[in-house]
Amino acid sequence: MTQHDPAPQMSASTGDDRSPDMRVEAFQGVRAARSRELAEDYVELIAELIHTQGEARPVDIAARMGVTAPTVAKTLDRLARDGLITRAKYRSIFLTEQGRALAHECRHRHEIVLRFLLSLGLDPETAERDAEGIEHHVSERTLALLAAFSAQN
Amino acid sequence: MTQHDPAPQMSASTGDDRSPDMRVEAFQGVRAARSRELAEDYVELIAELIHTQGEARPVDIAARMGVTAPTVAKTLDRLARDGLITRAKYRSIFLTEQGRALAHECRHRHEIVLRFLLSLGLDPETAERDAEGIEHHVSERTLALLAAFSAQN
DNA sequence: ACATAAAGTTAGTTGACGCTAACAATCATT
DNA sequence: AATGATTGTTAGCGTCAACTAACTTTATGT
Repeated sequence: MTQHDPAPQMSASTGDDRSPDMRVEAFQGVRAARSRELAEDYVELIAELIHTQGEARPVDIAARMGVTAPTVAKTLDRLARDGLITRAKYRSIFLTEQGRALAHECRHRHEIVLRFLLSLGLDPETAERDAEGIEHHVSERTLALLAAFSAQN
Repeated sequence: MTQHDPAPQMSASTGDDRSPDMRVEAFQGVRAARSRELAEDYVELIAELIHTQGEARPVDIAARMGVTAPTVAKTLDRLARDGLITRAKYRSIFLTEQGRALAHECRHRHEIVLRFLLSLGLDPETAERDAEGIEHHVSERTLALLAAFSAQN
C-alpha cells in the first residue's frame, strides 16, 4: 500500500471485531432499505385508508404523511410505475396484488415492532414514533425474536 | 362515495387530539432521522478509522461504505459545511468537537442496539446489519429500555 | 345551475446522494 | 529526479423526494 501501513488490526477494542466486508454489506442493506421505506409507508397508509375510509385519496395521504399534494402525486406516480398501485386522473387509488401483499407484510412488521416496544414498557407515543422508523430495518429473523419476546410478556 | 368525512384537520396544535394522527409526527420524525443517518454513519466511521488507523482517508471510507470516491468527497463537503469535520485538499479528515460528540453518541447507540440484538439470540451478521439500520431510529427512552434488557441477560 | 371551494395536476426549483469519466496531486521506487 | 501507481478532486449526469406557484377538474351549496 501507500504510506500508512496496514495498521495491525488486533486492538479488538470493545469486541466489535467486525470485518470490513460485513459492514459494507450492512451499509448496502441500509441503503436498499431506505429506498424501500417510502413505498412501504405509502402502501401501508393506502391500505389503511381503504379499510377505514372506503377509499384512498391523495388529500388524506398528504395530511397523514405531513407533505404537500404535489409530493404525494409524484410519489404515487413512482408507486404506479413500480406496480404497487393503479391510479387514474382525479380518481382514488387502488392497490395492485403486489401492493396489497406489501401492505400486509408491512402492517405485520409494524405491529410486531410496536407490540414489542409497548411490552418493553415504552409509552405509546414514543413507541409509535420509533416503530415507524425501526420497522423498515428489521430482518425476518429479528422480527421472530421480537414477536417471541412480546408473547412472553 | 361522495364524502370521506370533513377531515378534522384544523390547527389543533394545542394538544388533546382525540383521534390523534400522531403518525404525522412519526413520519416527520422519520424523515428527520433519515436526513441525519448518513452523517451519523460517516462520523462514526471516521472516528473509528482515526482510532484504528491513526487517520481517516477518503479511500478507506469509500471502501467501508461501499460507495465511490466522488460520492465520499461530496458527502464530506456536506459534513464540513455542517461543522462536523474539517478537511483540507489532499489531506486526511478531522472531526470537530461537534463531530466527535456525535460520533461518541452514535457509537454508544450502536453498541446498545447491537448488544440488545445479540442478547436476544440473534446471529452476529444479522445483528450487525439490523443494528446499522435501527440505531438511527431509536429514541433515548427506547435506548434505555434496550440497555436494561441486555443487562438482565 | 352556476359560482365557489376543495382536490388534483403540471411545471419548475432545490438539495441529497448515487454514478462515470477525466484530470491533478501525492507517494513510493527506482 | 523521474515515473507510475494510488489517491483525491472536479465536472456532469440521473433519481428521489421535498417544495411553491399556477392551473384544471370535481364537488358543493344556495
